[in-house]
Amino acid sequence: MKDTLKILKALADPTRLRIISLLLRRDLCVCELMFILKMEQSRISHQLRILRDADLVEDKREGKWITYRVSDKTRANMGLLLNQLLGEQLRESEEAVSDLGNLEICLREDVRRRHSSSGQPEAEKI
Amino acid sequence: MKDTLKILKALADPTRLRIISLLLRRDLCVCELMFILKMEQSRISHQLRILRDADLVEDKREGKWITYRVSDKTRANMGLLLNQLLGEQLRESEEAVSDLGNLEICLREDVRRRHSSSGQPEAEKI
DNA sequence: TTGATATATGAATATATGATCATATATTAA
DNA sequence: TTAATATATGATCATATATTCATATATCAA
Repeated sequence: MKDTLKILKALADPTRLRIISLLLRRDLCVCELMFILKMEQSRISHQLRILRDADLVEDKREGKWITYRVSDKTRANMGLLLNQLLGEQLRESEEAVSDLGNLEICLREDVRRRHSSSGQPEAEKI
Repeated sequence: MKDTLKILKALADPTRLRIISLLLRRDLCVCELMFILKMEQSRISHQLRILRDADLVEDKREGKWITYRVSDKTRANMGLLLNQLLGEQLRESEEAVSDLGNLEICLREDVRRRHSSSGQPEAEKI
């Protein structure tokens, strides 16, 4: 498939838009995305694969975790576009807003390290 | 569906990308798009509906014909983005190139008025 | 080395989407 | 008014896509 089309298809999904929106603000691993989005792991992994296949994001292993980030190429070529799109999304979508709230909690509570511990904090329900 | 998502979904299809690409250069009616794209009428109409529902294009009846154009709002908000995307597309896709050739023929031969006449010119096959 | 954790992936299924066919509507010309 | 033209749309079918479930892989800690 052509690059342009692949990129557009990768963006044309609500879950992936939420993920890209979060990754534009901060690099995140899968378990952090699980915490923020309240979605199960395999679902997020599958969607990340589609974003990666479109060269929108890159992954990097960091110990047990695999951190995803928006690629430099994407920021250079599509940064303005993406921020415009996601600004709209933030105005349109309550989920996008609550994702940002959950991102705050995720960072404050160090979800990555406490992910599977008994004291895991609960994010706000959407 | 949210606007952002609707727009991205509308763009994430090869046929619709070709149509938008053509409409960015010139307003066209359905029979002209049929001539350029070598596709049957109902297929093009269905795709135009999706572009229209996403507010990317507008239609205007002109006698027997219905002319489609990229809306001012779209040009204002997404003109740069679209031109960037379609510049890529032109580099990636042979179809996009031959569409431009067929657009030339379409205009030169006044396809709109001669659409159903016996002397209809043939566009280059893709 | 074993178990726990973090993530990826293949298979199955449900849903969405695109193409086609048949038909409806609107306009013009005869 | 009728026929031809231009376009839209509903129904159907085939294919694509997203989600879920089960399982595989890789890393770390004990």
